[in-house]
Amino acid sequence: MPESRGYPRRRSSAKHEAIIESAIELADVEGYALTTIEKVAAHAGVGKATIYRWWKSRAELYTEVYQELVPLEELGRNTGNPRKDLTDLLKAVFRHYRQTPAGKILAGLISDSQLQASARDALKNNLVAGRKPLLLDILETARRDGSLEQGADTILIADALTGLIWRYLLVEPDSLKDDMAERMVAALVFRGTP
Amino acid sequence: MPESRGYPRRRSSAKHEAIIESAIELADVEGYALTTIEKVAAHAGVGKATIYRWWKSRAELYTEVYQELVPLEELGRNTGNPRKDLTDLLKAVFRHYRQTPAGKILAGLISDSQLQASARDALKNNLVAGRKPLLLDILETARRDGSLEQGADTILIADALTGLIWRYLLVEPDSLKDDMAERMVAALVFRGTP
Amino acid sequence: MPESRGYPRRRSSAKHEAIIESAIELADVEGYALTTIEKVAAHAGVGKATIYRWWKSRAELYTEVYQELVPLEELGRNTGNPRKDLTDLLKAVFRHYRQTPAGKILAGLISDSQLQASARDALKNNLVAGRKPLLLDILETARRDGSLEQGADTILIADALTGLIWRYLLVEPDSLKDDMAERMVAALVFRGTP
Amino acid sequence: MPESRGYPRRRSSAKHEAIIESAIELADVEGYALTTIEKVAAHAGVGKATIYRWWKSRAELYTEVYQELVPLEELGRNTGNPRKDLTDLLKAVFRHYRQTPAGKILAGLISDSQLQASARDALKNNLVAGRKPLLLDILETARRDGSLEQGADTILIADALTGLIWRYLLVEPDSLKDDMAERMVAALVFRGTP
DNA sequence: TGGTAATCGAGACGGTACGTCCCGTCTTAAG
DNA sequence: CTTAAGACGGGACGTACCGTCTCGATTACCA
Repeated sequence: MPESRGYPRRRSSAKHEAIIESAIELADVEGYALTTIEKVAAHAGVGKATIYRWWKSRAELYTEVYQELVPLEELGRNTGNPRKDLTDLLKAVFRHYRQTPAGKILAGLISDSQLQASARDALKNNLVAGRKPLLLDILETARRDGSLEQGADTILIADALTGLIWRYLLVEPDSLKDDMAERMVAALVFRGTP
Repeated sequence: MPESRGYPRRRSSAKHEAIIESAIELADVEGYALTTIEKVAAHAGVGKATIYRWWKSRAELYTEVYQELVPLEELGRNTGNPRKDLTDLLKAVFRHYRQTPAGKILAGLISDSQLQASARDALKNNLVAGRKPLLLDILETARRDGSLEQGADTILIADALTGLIWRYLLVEPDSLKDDMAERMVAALVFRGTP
Repeated sequence: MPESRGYPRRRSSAKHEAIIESAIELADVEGYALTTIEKVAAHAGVGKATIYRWWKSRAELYTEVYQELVPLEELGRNTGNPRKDLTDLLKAVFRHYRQTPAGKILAGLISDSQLQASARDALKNNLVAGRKPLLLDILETARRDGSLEQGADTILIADALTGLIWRYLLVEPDSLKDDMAERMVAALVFRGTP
Repeated sequence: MPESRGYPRRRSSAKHEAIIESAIELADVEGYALTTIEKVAAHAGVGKATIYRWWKSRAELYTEVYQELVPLEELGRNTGNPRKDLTDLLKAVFRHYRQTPAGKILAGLISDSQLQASARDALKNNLVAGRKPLLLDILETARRDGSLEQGADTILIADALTGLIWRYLLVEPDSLKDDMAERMVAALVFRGTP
C-alpha cells in the first residue's frame, strides 16, 4: 500500500536514504548505544513516525544498515583455494569493521538482541542465516578437495569462526586485524601454518 | 565478615544476600532484560540506594551473581586427561546454564557491556579474565602431553570455545547440551571422535 | 487557542486543564507541602514530563494556579471611595482564601521561593509585581482626594498591607476574616474608625 | 535526663557548640536551603543522631541559632523616646541581618514552617511570641505618652512591622537598610517625618 | 489549475526506569 | 555506655527515550 502509489518506490526514496545515512553517521560518531531513534530522526530531518513506519525497531533499521555496509557480494569469491578464500573473507570483514561503523553496529545488534525478541529474530534470520552459508560453502569446498578431513564438523567450525569474531568484537574490538584472520584460519580450520 | 574493610564501611550481609537472591530469582522469572534495579530493590525489600551503594550498575551486580551461580571451583578438575577434563568443564557450564539463570545472565551481561563502558570492564576483567585460565590450563596440559600439537594456538582455541558458547547463548541458547560439549571439543581442539 | 504560538509547539488544553485542576484539588486536600509533581501527574492521568514540559517547577505551576484562583479582575473596582475599595479588596482576597486553597498555595509559594531561585522570581515577578499596582492605585487615589495625607509613603503602606497578609497567612491563617480587613485599613491606612 | 549526668550540661557542651557554629557557617556560606542536617553533622564532626537527639528538626536547631545570632538583649533599650527606641530596634535587627546569616535563617525558618507542623510551632512559639512583646512595649509606651493616639491598634501595628520585615526579607532582602527603618516607623507608626 | 487527500515534520503524550538526594531511624564498632 | 560514622527504607526529584498520537503544512495527484 505505501509502495504502490501514494508514496514513491521505497528503496529510491530520498527520505529512506537520509535515514540510513544518518544512522551510519551517528553510529560512527556517537556509538551505537547512544544512537536513539529520536536522534536519527532529528538528524535526518524526519519525523520519528517515518522511521517506525519502515522499521519496527532500531535493531531492524541497523540490520539493514549492516547489510549495506558489509554487502555479501564484497565478501565471497571462489578462487578454488579455500584457505585463501576464507582468509580473504575474514580480512575483508575486518577491513569493513575498521573503515565503517559496521563492527560497532554488529556489537550493538547483538546487544539489542538480548533486549527484544524482535531484535533477536532480526539478527538470527538476517545476519546469521544470511552469512553462515558463505563460510559453509568454503568449508565444504575444502572438505571436498581434501584440505579438510572428511569428518570435519563444518557447521561447528563455521559457528566457531563467527563466535570468535563476535567475542573479539564485543570485548576487544581492536584485535580484529589481518594477522588475526590468518591465526583464526590456522587455529580453527586448517591447523598449522600455510 | 566480608564487610569489615576498615571500620566505617559496614554492610548488612542479610541485605546483601537478599539482593543477590532477588536478582537471581528475577532474572530467572522475568529475564535479564526486564530485571531493573528498581524491581530488584522492591523484591528484596530494600531501597534502591542500598543497591547503588554497593554496586555501580546492574552489570556489576550480576557479575557477582554469575560468579556465585557458576563458581570457578565447580568447574575445574585436573584428572590428567585433558580431553575429558575439557569436555567435563563444558558440560558443567552448560548444566549450570540449564539449572540456573546463569546463561541468561551472561547473555545479559554481554548485552550490557555494549551499553556502558563500566559494564564492559566488569565483563572483561572479571568473567573473561577470571575464567580464561581454566581453559588455557587444560589446553597447555594437552600440549605438554602431546594430545595437542606443539604449535597449537592455545589462546585462540580457548577464545574460540568461549566465542562459540557466547554465540550459541546469544542466539540459540537451547543448543548448549552435553553432546554439544563433545562436538565442540572434537571440532575445535582434539579433532575427531575420542 | 491559547496554544498556537507559532506552529510547532502545541499543547493539549485538555491536559493543561486537568493538571491545573488536579493541582488545585491536591493542594486543597493534602496541602501544598505534600503535593508533589509526581502526585499531580498521577492524579491528572498525565506523565510527569508533560508537567515539566510546560512549567519549570512546582512554583511556576502554582503561580499560574494562584492567578486562576484569585483573578485580578475579581479584586479591583474603582467606586471613587478609596477606603471602601481597599476594604472590599482585602475582603475579596480573604474570601478567596477561605473558599479555595489559594491561601495555602500562596504560603507554599512563599516557602518555595526560599528553596529555589526560580521560585523566588516567579513569586516576585508575577504575584508581587502583578498585584501591587492594585493597592497602589487605590492609595494614590486616596492621596489625590485628600483622604490620605500628601506625604504618605504609599509604597510602604502597600507593602505593609501585603506583609501583614503574608504574616498572618504564614503563621495564623485563620485570622484573615472580614473584620481583619477593616482593622488593617483602619490601622495602616486611614487611621481610625470610618 | 540528658542534662543530669549521662551527658554534661548541655549548653556548655563542646559538641553542642560545634553544631551551632557549623549551622551558622553553613547557612552563611551555602545558604539555608542547601544546608541539610547531614551537612551540619559532617561539618561539626558529629553523628546525625546526635543532632536529632537535641533538636527535632532543622527548624528547631535554627530557631536556637537565630536566638543566638539576634539576642533579645541587644535589641531593646528603653530610653523614654519611643520613636527613637523603635527606629533603633529596627536598625539593630537589620544590622544583624547584614552582618550574620540571621536574615537568611529567618527566611528559611518561615519557609520550613510551611513544610512541617513542628517548624510552624517553633517559629510561632519562639520567634514570634518571644519578640512581639518588644515591639508592643514600645508602642504601648508611645500610646501612654501620647505620641501614638489612644485608639491605635498596637497589635496590628506591631504585626505590620513584622510583616513588612518578613516581606522584604523574603523577596527583597537587600532593601533592609537603615533608612528603611526610618521609613517604616514614619509610615506605619508615627506618621510623618520626625 | 484548483481542490483534495495522502503524507509528512515536529513533537506532545503516558509511561517506565534511571541514578541521586536527603529524610529520620537504626546498627555497629571504637573509645 | 556513649559516640561517629554511616547503612538503611523510603519517597521524590528531574531526565531520557520509548512507541503512539495529533496537528497543521506540504505535496502530488486528479478532475
